[in-house]
Amino acid sequence: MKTLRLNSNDRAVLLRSCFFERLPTAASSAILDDVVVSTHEEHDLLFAQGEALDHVFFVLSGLVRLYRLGKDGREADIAVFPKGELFGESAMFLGNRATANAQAIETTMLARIDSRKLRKLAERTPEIADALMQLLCRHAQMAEDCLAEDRLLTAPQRVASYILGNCPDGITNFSFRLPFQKNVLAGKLGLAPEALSRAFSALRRSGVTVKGRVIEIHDRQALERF
Amino acid sequence: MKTLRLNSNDRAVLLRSCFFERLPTAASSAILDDVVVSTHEEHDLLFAQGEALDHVFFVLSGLVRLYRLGKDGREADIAVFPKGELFGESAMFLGNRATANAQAIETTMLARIDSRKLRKLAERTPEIADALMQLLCRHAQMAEDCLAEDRLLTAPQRVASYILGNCPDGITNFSFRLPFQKNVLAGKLGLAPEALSRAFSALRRSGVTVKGRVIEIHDRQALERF
DNA sequence: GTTCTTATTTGATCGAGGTCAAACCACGAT
DNA sequence: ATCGTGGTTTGACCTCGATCAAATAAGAAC
Repeated sequence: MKTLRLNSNDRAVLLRSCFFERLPTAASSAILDDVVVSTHEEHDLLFAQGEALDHVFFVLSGLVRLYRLGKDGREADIAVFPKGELFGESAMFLGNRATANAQAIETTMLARIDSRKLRKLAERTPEIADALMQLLCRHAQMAEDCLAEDRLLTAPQRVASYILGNCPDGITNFSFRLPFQKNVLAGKLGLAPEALSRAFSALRRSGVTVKGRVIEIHDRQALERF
Repeated sequence: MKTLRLNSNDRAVLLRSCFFERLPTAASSAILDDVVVSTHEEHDLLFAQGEALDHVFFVLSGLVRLYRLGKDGREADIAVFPKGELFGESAMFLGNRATANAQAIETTMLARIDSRKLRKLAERTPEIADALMQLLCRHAQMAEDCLAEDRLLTAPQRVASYILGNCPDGITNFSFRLPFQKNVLAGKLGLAPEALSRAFSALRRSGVTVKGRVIEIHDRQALERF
């Protein structure tokens, strides 16, 4: 891991993100004031469950996976964060302890925001507090959505739901490129890679074509019904 | 559903709860100022997924279940809130729309806090904002814990984990009473009632005795190993 | 206590997905 | 173009937990 200062390009990425875009300039500047950037290689561990954690992380580029370890060494993905997302914020309110492991899925650059400082700033700046609450809420929703999908949907249905989540409504014919390896998608959906593969082949009958990372939908209705 | 005013006993319950206890008296009073109490019978629907929701709810007595519906009518529990818990707060940051259904599991009294007002108060009162952030965080953690347990543990392991969560550390011999029907516990753990029953009988071999709602542990170690 | 109703347990069966092994394919390096 | 490595798919098998049906137990109402 190498650390650098925040350059103006990184700064632009930060300011365009969902979290910062609604903040007044002064607030953003205060937060970004002493931010450091770190770079990580594929598979690098960013932090581990139970460890002290006094930063909140922003993904400047790359991809990060949040997961828990079972006693037997098996891993369960909690979330995957692409470029532009903020993560690790919940440790801030839970005694600065990480509740999961985080790993770089590919070469990744992170901006590290001092969490104590952020919390201080939130106290005096309602806009920051509000943005944090929205962030926490979104993350809670993501986890609840996952939980509900795990419990209600079969593997092909979860995959269908993922595809539909990437397809603008009203359109019936659509194609997009997976933002990561199938491997990673499988983890995110709580499936073994083999199960994901079989799910895709089950969806083929409903007009889904898979060529490498490119997914093509020919019949949105059929997917919704699945 | 019948609605009443907040009496002094209810008020005491509220002020002793995890959310309110850290707030300055002035802040609590401001929040509780125009709170109304509603009573609900077993099985009553409190609100439904997608509905407009402009209150945050506090469980004065009884038990509430939060769940999502699948296309086929099956239900997946997201959380169960006993007396003293606050719920429905995430709608406040998501356009005042409920993201799940809520149902009274038994006769229940709720205090209804106006969410717009609460949000306003949070803007001017850092302590309230902070308490809300902690609440959101706890709820996010609950969902993540559930998700990880669902993905990593078998049914008997989940039950063991639930029991251990109710057993103070360091003690090897312990007994407690389930705060709800096995039915409800099954839902909370993402199991069919039959599966819960079988899980209990699997744990019997590790020194767990179940008599009605009373669970008895004779060997904490064995449970932890399970 | 008796009876009725509702929870829980038990048995039997079935299907979704995990796991392991092997085939296959894609893509970067040479 | 060829080779090799690692991602992906396919096949075979097996386990866990869902489901349905039936038997019991536990409460509630009388």
